[in-house]
Amino acid sequence: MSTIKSINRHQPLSVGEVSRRSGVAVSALHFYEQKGLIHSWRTNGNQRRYHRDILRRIAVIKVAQRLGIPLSDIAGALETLPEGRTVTAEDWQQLSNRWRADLDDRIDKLTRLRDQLTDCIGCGCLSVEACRLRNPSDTLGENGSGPRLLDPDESPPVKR
Amino acid sequence: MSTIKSINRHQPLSVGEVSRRSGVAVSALHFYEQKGLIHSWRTNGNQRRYHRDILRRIAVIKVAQRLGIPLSDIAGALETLPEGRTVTAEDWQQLSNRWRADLDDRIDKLTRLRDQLTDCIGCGCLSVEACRLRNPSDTLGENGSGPRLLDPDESPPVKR
DNA sequence: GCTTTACCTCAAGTTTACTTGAGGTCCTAG
DNA sequence: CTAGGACCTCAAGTAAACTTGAGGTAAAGC
Repeated sequence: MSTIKSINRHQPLSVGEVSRRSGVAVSALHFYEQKGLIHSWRTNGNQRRYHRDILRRIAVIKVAQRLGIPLSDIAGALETLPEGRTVTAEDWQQLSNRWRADLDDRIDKLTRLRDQLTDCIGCGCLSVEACRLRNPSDTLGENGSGPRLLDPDESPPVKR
Repeated sequence: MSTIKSINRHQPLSVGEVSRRSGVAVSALHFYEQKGLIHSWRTNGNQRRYHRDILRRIAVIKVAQRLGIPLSDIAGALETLPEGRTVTAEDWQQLSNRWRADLDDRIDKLTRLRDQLTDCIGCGCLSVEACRLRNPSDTLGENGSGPRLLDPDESPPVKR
C-alpha cells in the first residue's frame, strides 16, 4: 500500500481508486461509461474523476448483473433516475423490486420447463405434435394473469 | 408445395428437407455439423444427405437448448452415445435426467439469489462487508451436499 | 438445353460484456 | 530533470451461436 496515494476522504476518485474499491477493472469502468451506466468529469490533464456516489452506483450495477439483468437494461433502469443522481434507498427499492419481478418470472419459466421435462423423461416421444417440450407455445397459454412483464417471446432458449 | 420434390418416405434427407422438417435453418445445420453435433454423408455431387434419425437427434438438441444447455455440452453429451448412433429412448432418459439435474441446480441458485434480494430490498445497504447480495461467496458455504455438478464458480452472474 | 432452385465453401458480421495491446500523455518522486 | 506509474484513446480480440454474403456447382423442371 505504499505506492497508493493517500486518500482524502472527501475528494473525487480517480479511475484506479474506483477500480480498487469496487473490484471492477479499469477497462470495465471505461466500458460502463461508454455505455452510459456511469459518468465522470475530467481534470485538466484529461483524467477521469468520479463522485464518491459512484461506488454505490457500481454496487447496484454489480448486483443487477448477478441477477442476470443485461447491461442495456441496467442502463435503461438507471436512466429513469432523475438526471444521473445518486442512487437513494427508494431508488434501490424500485429497481430491485423490478428486478426481482424479472427474476421471479425467469424462475417460473424454468420451473415450468423442468416440469415439462420431468413429464417427458419417461415418455421420450419428442413427437413434433404431441410433445409439450417441443411446443413452447404452450407456455404462452398456460399461465394465468400474473405480473406479465414485457415478454412476447415464446420459444427462445431460457438462458442460464 | 409444388416446388418441393415429392418425398420418398424411406430415402435419406437433403439439408433443405431437414431444415423444413426440423425448423432449423440450413446454416444452423451446417454449423451443427461443423461442431460435431450431427453428421451426414455426401452424394457424388457433394451434397449432404442425412439419415432419417437426424430429426430425432435435432429434436433432442433443440430441447436441450431450450433447457439452456450450451451447444458444447450438448455435443459432449451426444458423443457419449456409442458411435453416433440413433438416440434411443434410454439415451433420452439418461440425457434428460442429466439436464434436469443441471436445470434444478440453476433453479436453486436463482431461488437463493431471489431470497437474498428480497432480504436486501428493505435494507438497501449494499454494504461491501455486510450485504450478502454483494458477497456471493456465501452461496458457496450455504448449500448442503446435494448433487454438485462441475461448478467451481461463485460470483459470475447467473445468466438468464 | 436452358433456367431456376438447391446446394457448396469460406470469410466476415452480429450481440454481450468485456479484455488486451499499441502508442502516447500526465504526474509524482527522487 | 528524468524514471516510473497511472492514465488516455482507439482498434482488435474473445466466446457463443449463428446469419449473411460472395462466388461457384449441381440438379431438376420445362
